[in-house]
Amino acid sequence: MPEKSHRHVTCENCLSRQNSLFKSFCDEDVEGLDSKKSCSYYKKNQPLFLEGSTPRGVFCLNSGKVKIFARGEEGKEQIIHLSAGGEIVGFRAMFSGEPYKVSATTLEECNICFISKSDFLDMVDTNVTLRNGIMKELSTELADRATFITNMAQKSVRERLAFSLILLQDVYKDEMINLTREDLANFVGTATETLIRLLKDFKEEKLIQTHARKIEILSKEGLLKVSGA
Amino acid sequence: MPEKSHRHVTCENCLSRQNSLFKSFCDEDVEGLDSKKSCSYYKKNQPLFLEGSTPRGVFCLNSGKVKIFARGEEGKEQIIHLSAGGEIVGFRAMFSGEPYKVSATTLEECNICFISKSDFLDMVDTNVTLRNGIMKELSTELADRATFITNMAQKSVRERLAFSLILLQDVYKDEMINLTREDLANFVGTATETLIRLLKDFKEEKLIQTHARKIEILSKEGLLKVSGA
DNA sequence: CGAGCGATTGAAAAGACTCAACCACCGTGG
DNA sequence: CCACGGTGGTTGAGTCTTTTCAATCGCTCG
Repeated sequence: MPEKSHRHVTCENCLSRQNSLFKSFCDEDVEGLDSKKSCSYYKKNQPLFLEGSTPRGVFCLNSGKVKIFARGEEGKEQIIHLSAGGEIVGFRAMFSGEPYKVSATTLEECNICFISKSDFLDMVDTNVTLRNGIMKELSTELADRATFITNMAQKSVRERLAFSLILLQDVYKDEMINLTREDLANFVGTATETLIRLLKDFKEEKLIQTHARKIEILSKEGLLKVSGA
Repeated sequence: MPEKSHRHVTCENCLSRQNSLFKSFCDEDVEGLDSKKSCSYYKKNQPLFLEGSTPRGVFCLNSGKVKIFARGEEGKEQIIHLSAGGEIVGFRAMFSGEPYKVSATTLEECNICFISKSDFLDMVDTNVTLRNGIMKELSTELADRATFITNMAQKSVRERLAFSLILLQDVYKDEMINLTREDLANFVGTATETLIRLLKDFKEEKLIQTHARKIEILSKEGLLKVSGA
């Protein structure tokens, strides 16, 4: 379970809120939000929620990154999405009326706020802008996943890796991509060994450089070309 | 473009409405719906909309089946979803504010009603039940696609085919699955030749039987076992 | 210092794809 | 009525990608 927050964040000052679904909140709404949320500190590799459990609310990422994944038959993880600061995690489950179909786990130390299901649904009911933002978000993600499925079905592992690195760079912004080889493989949808061999190829082709586990992209254009996109 | 309807359907009597998002409509709402919709007959293989074009409204399937697909780099189709009677097609694009990311084409003769974007959005704004139904639908599909991605990434083609046949049987209800081998391959995410070979294997294993192109499932349990689900 | 995890490499096997050819069926036009 | 062309279905052979299994290495942590 999450430990006590080592730094309390107020929604008003929350930098991550600027690029979240709450960005359009007026001062009054922000105050209400602030009074309802609880703020927690998460260590690396702590779960926010697990597949099969009952959704109780949403998680608002202040800092840190979280992986969203499903498990296949043999328990192998398939990473569906990586969330970074400002994203609200787990809101789909607020509407489905079903247990979580995916799990969420921190990849780094995180500060994450929690808003209960009833508080969240109240906000959605009363705040049209929030609601429209959510419907838009749901629709956009649905389209993204159609593309994801198509890539998975039609692209080679090499192409998918190139494309994934580009996507991940967007998540990591100005930092370097920093994932275990296994997580990266589970995002690309391949075996860890295959992933490592392809990373080596990319290094030899001067597309990337590795610093221990961190990956630096040297040629986004080159990767785009490889990805066939 | 669609031809004139050969059979005008009123929403009130529409059997498909019973299992659609409009099922909870009161008489008054149904009347409003009926006055706004236009009804069209579609021949086999006619497009409802194409990837990249601008969404103008939603399509309500009275009868017939429609495939929703994306195209990969080399133009190969990836079928994301098959819609049957009662389903509303294309409503995600009403909220995303972007051009279609997928295409939709009839697989058989269809009777399909059209509701303009503004009329549809008006209904969503004013009808809470409809809105909640839509949010639930969006959330459920998002979860379904996470499973789809996981299957695509981790299962063999043989496993995916077994699983796909079970899914398709639900779409085709008491009828036999009736798709071109190519469409089936594009749903499973494989090459047509591979698909045909696997169908042959399944026939030899007494899991299915084919009647020309139609596929009859002899052992759902057997397929489930093969699918590893 | 030893255990253990994550990263890496090698070799062999399996799965799937591509290419090429052929067949079967169907509707058309001569 | 029949030859023709086209589409969809099927089969075979060869190739390539990717996986699997096994082993090694480096590093951190207790």
